[in-house]
Amino acid sequence: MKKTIMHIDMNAFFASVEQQVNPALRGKPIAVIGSNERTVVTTASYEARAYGVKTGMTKHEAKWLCPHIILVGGDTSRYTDTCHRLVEIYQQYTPIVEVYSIDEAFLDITGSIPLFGSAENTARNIKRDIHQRLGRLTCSIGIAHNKLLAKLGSDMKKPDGLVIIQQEDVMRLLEHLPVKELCGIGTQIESRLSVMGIRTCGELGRASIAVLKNQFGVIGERLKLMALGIDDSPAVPMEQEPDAKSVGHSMTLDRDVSDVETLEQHILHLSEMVGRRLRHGGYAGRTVTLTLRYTNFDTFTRRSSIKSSLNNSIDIYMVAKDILETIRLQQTVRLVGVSVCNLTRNVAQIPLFPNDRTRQAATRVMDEINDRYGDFFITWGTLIERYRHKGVISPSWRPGGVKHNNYA
DNA sequence: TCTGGGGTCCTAGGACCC
DNA sequence: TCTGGGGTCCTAGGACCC
Repeated sequence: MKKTIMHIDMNAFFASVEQQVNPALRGKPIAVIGSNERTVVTTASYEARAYGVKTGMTKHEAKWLCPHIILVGGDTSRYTDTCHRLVEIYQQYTPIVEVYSIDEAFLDITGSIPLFGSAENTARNIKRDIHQRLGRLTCSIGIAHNKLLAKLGSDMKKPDGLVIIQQEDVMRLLEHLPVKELCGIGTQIESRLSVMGIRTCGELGRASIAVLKNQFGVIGERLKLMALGIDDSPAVPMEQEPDAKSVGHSMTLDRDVSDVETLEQHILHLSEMVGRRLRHGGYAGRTVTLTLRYTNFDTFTRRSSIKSSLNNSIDIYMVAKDILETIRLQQTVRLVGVSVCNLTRNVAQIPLFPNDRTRQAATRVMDEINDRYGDFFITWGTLIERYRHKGVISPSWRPGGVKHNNYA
C-alpha cells in the first residue's frame, strides 16, 4: 500500500530555542556553541547565516564573518525538553513517530489522513500547534510516499517550508538533482560518482547496477534505487527502536597534551560518563575502544575485548588505560575518546574483579547522588574540579533509552 | 579564522578451529 | 608431510548521518 510519510526538520533548532527563551536575542545574529575552549558553532540563527556563519565554524571564524554575533553557550536540557514536547505534538497526529535526531522526525501519517482531511492539512495543523505551544519555532516539512523523498522535500524550502512531492513529479524532480542532495550520498560517494561521469540523480538512475555494484559493493544497488526515488524503509517508532550498538564519549582538550598522566585523567572522566550511561540504560559491553587524535588531526582507534561484559566506570577505565599503555605516542594529543561496544541489554552491574563489592556499592551510591543532584556532583577522587564540564549535546541525540543522556 | 561530538554500517585482513 | 576451505571472532579504518 502506498504510504504517506512526513519529514519534519526544525529550523536552526538550538538557536531558535535560545531566541524563544531570551527575547533579547530575537532578530539578532546568534550562534550556539559548546563550552570547551576549542568549540565550534553548533547552530547559527538565520540572521547569522546571512553573514555566512555555518555549523562547524570556530567561534573566531564566526566573529570574523559577523563581528556583532552573539555567542550563546548551549543548554542541553532546553533542547531535549523541547524535543520531548515536539514529539508529544507529533504523537497527536500519528502513533508512528520516528525521532531521527533531536531536531528531525519522520511521521507515517498514512492512517491519519482521513482524520485530518489531507496531508497538507495535517502539516499545517502541526505547524500551528508548535507555534501555539512552543512559541516562535518554525519547521520545514516534506511530504512524500517514502522517507527519502520526504526528507528531500523538507530540505527544499527553509525556513518554514511545506513541500509535497507527488509521485508523478518524482522523476522530473530527480532528473537534474545533484546526487549529493540525497540523504546517504556524502562527499566521498559524490566524488567517486563524479569520476564515473555521474553528477545528477537522473544519470545515477540510468547507470548499470553491475557497474555500481562493482564500484560500491553492497550499496551499489541501493544508490541506483535512491536515484530513482525508491525507498521502502519504514518509519520506526521510538518503542521499536533497536538497542544501542555502542556508547561513547570523546572530547577535544583545551590544550594539546603529551603527558600520560593527564591523558589518563581525561580517560577516567570519559569512562565515568560512558559507564553511567551504560548503567542507566541497563547495558554492558565486552569491547572498549580508545580514540586518540594527534595535533595534526591524525585520528586512530585501538580496542580491546574481554571475556565478560562490563559497565563499571573503573573497569572501563582500566581497560582503556591498558590500551593507552600499548601506544607509543607520536605527537601531542588533541582529542581523547572512550567507547564501549559489543553491548548486551538488561544486565546488572558486572564487575571485572568479582570480589570487588565495595566498588560496585560505591558506584551505585555515586549514581544515585549524581542522578539526584546533577552530573559530577560527586566523582572518583582523582577527578578534580576542572573536569566538571558541560558540553552541548550533539544533534544525533534521541529521546528514550540509552541515547537519552544529559551527561554530554 | 585552525578544524565538535555521538552514532551506525561496511570492509578487509589475520588468528584460530575444524 | 603438505594442502584446502569454511566459519567465527577480533581489530582497524572509513563512509555516512545529524
